[in-house]
This record gives sequence, structure tokens and C-alpha cells, in this order.
Amino acid sequence: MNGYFSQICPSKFYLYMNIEQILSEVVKTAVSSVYQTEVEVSAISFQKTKKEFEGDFTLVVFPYLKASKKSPEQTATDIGNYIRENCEYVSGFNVVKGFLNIVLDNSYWIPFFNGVLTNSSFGFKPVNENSKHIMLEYSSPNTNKPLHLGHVRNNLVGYSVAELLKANGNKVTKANLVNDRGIHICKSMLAWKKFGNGETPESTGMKGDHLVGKYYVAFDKEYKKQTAELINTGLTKEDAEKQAPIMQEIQEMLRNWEAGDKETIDLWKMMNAWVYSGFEVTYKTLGVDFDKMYYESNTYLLGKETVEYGLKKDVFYKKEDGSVWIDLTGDGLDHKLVLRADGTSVYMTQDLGTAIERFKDFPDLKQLIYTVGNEQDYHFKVLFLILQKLGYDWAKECYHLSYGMVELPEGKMKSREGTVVDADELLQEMFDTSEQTTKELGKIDGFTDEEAQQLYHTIGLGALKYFMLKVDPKKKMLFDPKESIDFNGNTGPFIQYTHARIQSVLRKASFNSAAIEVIKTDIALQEKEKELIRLMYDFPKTVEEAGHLYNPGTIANYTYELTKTYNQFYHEHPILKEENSAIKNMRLALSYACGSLIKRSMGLLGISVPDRM
RNA sequence: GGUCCCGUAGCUCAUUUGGAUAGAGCAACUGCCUUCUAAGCAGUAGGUGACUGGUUCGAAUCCAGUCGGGAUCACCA
Repeated sequence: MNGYFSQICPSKFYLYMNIEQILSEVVKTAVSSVYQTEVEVSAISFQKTKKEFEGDFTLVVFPYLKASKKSPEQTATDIGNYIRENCEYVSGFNVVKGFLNIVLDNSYWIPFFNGVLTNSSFGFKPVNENSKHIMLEYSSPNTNKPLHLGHVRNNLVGYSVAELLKANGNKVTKANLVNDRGIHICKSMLAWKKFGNGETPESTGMKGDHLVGKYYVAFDKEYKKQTAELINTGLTKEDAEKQAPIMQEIQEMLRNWEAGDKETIDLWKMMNAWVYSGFEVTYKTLGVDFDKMYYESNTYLLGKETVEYGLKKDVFYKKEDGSVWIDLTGDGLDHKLVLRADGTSVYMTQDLGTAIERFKDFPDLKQLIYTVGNEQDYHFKVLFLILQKLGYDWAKECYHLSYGMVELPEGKMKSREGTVVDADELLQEMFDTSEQTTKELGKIDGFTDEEAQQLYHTIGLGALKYFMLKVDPKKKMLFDPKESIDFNGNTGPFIQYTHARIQSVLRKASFNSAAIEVIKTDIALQEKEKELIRLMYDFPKTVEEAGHLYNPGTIANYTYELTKTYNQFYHEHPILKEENSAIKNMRLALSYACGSLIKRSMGLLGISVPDRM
């Protein structure tokens, strides 16, 4: 807490930012001089005063009763009296039971607000040579089917957390590990070969990833058919699944791929290229991007060396059949396979190799974050533990950003049962809805066609992104396709609307942010005005907390609170029509600062805000 | 069965390290556009924080147990 404000703020501003620090010191002195008891400054903390009471910060006095040997009320009053006399910024206080509500004077708040106005990166820490380098992996799709709602959550969370980490002064490398090989990829390849009749994205007009996905489904259909036939001849389900001809073929195809068979590789390259061009469109629409691409076809062999190394170090052991394992029973886990008997890699082998590779690729890397669903909690627990046992110090800096599944009202999405919500379709629906709503409201006269389209995208994406990001990533979330995402209330469009509304006021006032006048300390602040400034004070802490918790939802909640409060202010007080020019200027400045904070907060969520809507 | 996660208003979600009378939005009902954008504002109603016990001055939050839901425990990824 202490250090970072000073990095970005000039000394006077730094002072204003640390009011809690100052109050803590005063409280320490109060307890010391009134009750002759020493308390640690670090143990003193304040909470935000609840709305129904007057005050800015609240001290809970229960911890000091032992020292005071008095009632909570009396103790609070004693401390309150002391700090009012000994801290120039404290203008008053009130006591409710064991809670001391402290009121700060404008002599604190107005200079603080002036500081916010002149600091365009207020609340963010700078990224420079000394920044911690973090790699954050997210997205990591399979190249056998198009992206669905679950991937959307992954992409949005990953992108936003990367922004949060940057705002907290870290240097972030966004990585995407594409799962472009393996038996599941062969499925769509084989099905296309058998039933595709040479179809291409061009010949069908289909988006490449959707075309490939179509054959992934076709494979499954054929496989089920063959299995059923075999079961009818008397085989058990298990045997039937193993012996189905198409399953035999696919294993041969995988062997061919690994052997580098030209025909197989060519087919693989062609179909993957289709998928990539499809993904590119979806990524672009979603507004996500990557600094470093990894492909499993390049990395899947990595890790075998690590297995050798682990065997030498006796971290792993080899069974008679040649398979390699690690015994984790001492850590409350199981035995885990790290290399197959035939010497081929499993997921774990490759993940070990890839992790090590990444720290080689970026020698200054300090932390590695994996944005992967919580169904893989166990895998990552094991992965990190193995890396630690192999002696990599950085293993303790690996973190599984584990997010909950997106569930439909009827439960989990199942691609085989056709209950997946397709990302592209969903996006299109969002755009259609925002277009329809915008047209109904009829507020965009004068927009060119292009501007209008742009706006529909901005709003549609805002609604979807906010909807998915306001929920704590750790928790599973429910999405009901029948109830389309709202545009009213605690939503992205509401916040975007408020931003547009603010810009409208500023336009009408010809407000120039480069020529803001310093607000004078003797100005009287109305309740909502004070509330807004108090909320601004919370912004740096919120950014810090959101980054610390890897939780964009923290930012979403904050932004909503700020936005709602601004709208209340807007309804209660005239801005353009205010006759007192000092007050009018202050209200314009407040509007400008709120608009700017809304824009930057939403930016942390990957959501852009329009100037008109 | 072992391990892990979850259970807050009719619905979807908040409630930072334990703090005041548990908050929003949606849905329902009532007001407010000759006034800076009504995608807005104000209001009514809605709760045994699954249940039982424990720790504490204080528990939705920590601990134990019960019930309910989910994930995972592959020579799959």
C-alpha cells in the first residue's frame, strides 16, 4: 500500500492519497496518550462509512476496549475527540455503538479531487523496466470445432485479467497455447476425408471453424452408428467402442501424423488453416489478442527430456512395462503417469515441458498464470507439485486461474447433445438486439451507417462482456439463452449510456480537459458530489484488489456503483443551468472525472464506451 | 467411495483480510420526460444467508457435523 502511490504521484498528491495512513498514525497516538497503550499502526484499519451514517471513514473500536477499559461508545468518543483536535483534515465525527464515523473536511477532499483531475493515470501503476514480467495464458482452443460460450468466458476473463495486471504495474505477455494435434483433431480430418466431398469454406460459404466442427460432429455420428451395429452383433459396449472400424482408422491416422506422412500433414495443415481464419474473426470481434502463440504440434514432444531428468533425480520411477510415474501419495495425492509405456507423451509430459520452455523463452519471467476451467484443478495441482519436486524455484509462482463453468438452465453444455451456445451466433444476436433497441430509442440521428454499425457492436459487446465479467471468475455462472442479456439496470449498456450522457453534457459546455480550473477549497459540496469524490478515492484500491484477486468482477461492481451514483447526482443537480460559475465548473469537472474513470474501468474489462448512444 | 468446490430475495449476482439494520439488478406494483440523453431517477414489496452445533465482544464469512448440488480421481486432453 505504502510504496506505489509515491511512484506515480508527486509528493503533495501522495500525501492526500495516504489519508488512511495519516489517520492510523493519529489513532495510534490517541490510544497511546489517552489510554497509555501502544498499538501497531499496521493493525489499525478503517472501513468505508455506511451510507446511512455521516462520515467518510469508520474505525471499529472493539479492538481497543481492552486498552480503554470503557464502553465502546465512550472509547469511540475519546478517540474521536482526540483525532478531531489533532488532525487538521478531520472536521467532525459521530459515534454509533462501537463505530467511530470520521468526517473529513473539504480541505482534504478538494485537493484530492484536484489531484484526480490532473492525473490521467490515477489509480494505475506504471509499467517500466522494473516491472514484474508475468505470462498469462488464456483461450487455448482446440482446432476441431468453433468457439462456444465457455471459451468466451475464458477469453474475456483472460483478457481482462491481463489488463488488470498491467494496471497494477506488471509487464504482461499474453500467451495462447493452441491444441492443434491429437486424436480429437484427427476426428474432423477423417470425417471430412470420408464424407466431405471436397467441401471448403469457399465452396460452402461457411466460416472455417464451423465447417471443421461440422465434420467433428459427423465423426461422432458415424462412430455411434458403428458402435451400435457392433453391439447388435453381441459385443459389449466397451469392446464395440474399441473395435469400431472408424476408431481403428483414426488411430492409424494419428500414427501417420506423428510419422510425418505427407498426405495426412497436408490435410491437417489445410483444415487447421480453415480453423485459424475462423478463430481470427471471432477473436477480432471479441477484441482479444495475444503476444505469443504456442502450438501443441510444436510443444508436444517437449517434456520427454524432463522425464529423463526426473528419473535421474529419482523424482519419477519406471514401471516394468516402461511407463514412467510419480508417487504423490506423500502429498495426499495419487500416483500419476508422466510418460506412456510406448514412450509417447501425455498431457502432463507436455505441460511440464512447455512450462520449462516458457521460462527459457523469457528469462525474466517471474510468474506464469494459466486461465483454464476448474475441471482441471487436479491437473494443475499435480503439475505445479511436480515442477516443485523437480527443483524449479519458479514453480511456486505458477498459478491456475481456475474459472467456473458456464451452465445452461438444463446443466452443462454438451457438444454431442447440441446444447452448446455458439460464440459467433451469440455475438450476432447481441448485435441484432442492440441494433433493434438503438433504433427503437432513436437517439442517433446524424450517424453514418458505419458509425451506427460500430455502435451496435460496441453496445452488444458491452452487454455480453459485462454480463460475463461481473461474476467472480471462480464461480460457475448460469446463462439462459431464452432470456436475452439485459440492457437495463446493472449492465454494460447502462454504464456505456451514462458515459455517453456525460460526454453530451461536456460537449454542450464545450468543456476543455486541458484547461481545467483548480477547484477552490471553500466550495460547498452537496451530498452526491461528496459521495462521488469519496468513490474516486476507492479506485486505486479497487484496481489493486481486482489484480490481487484476479477478479474483473471487482471492477465491474465498482464501476456500477460509480455510474449509479453519477446518475443520482445528475438527476438531483443542474450542471449546465447552474448559475454559480464556480459550482458549475466543479460539476463539469466532476462529470469529466467520472466519465474518464468509467472509460478506464471499462477498459480494464475490455469494454469500450461510446460518446453518443 | 477418496479428494476438491459450491448452497445468500421468485431469478441472476454482490457483500476484501470476521464488524453496524446482509445490498444491487431482473421480474411485480407506484410515481417522474414543455427541464443538461427516461438504455435514466425516486418509491413499495420481497431474507431463518441450506440445516444443527461450536469459537468470538461480534459469524453469510472461521471450525465440526448433517442435507442438497457440481467437479475430479484414465497409458484422454
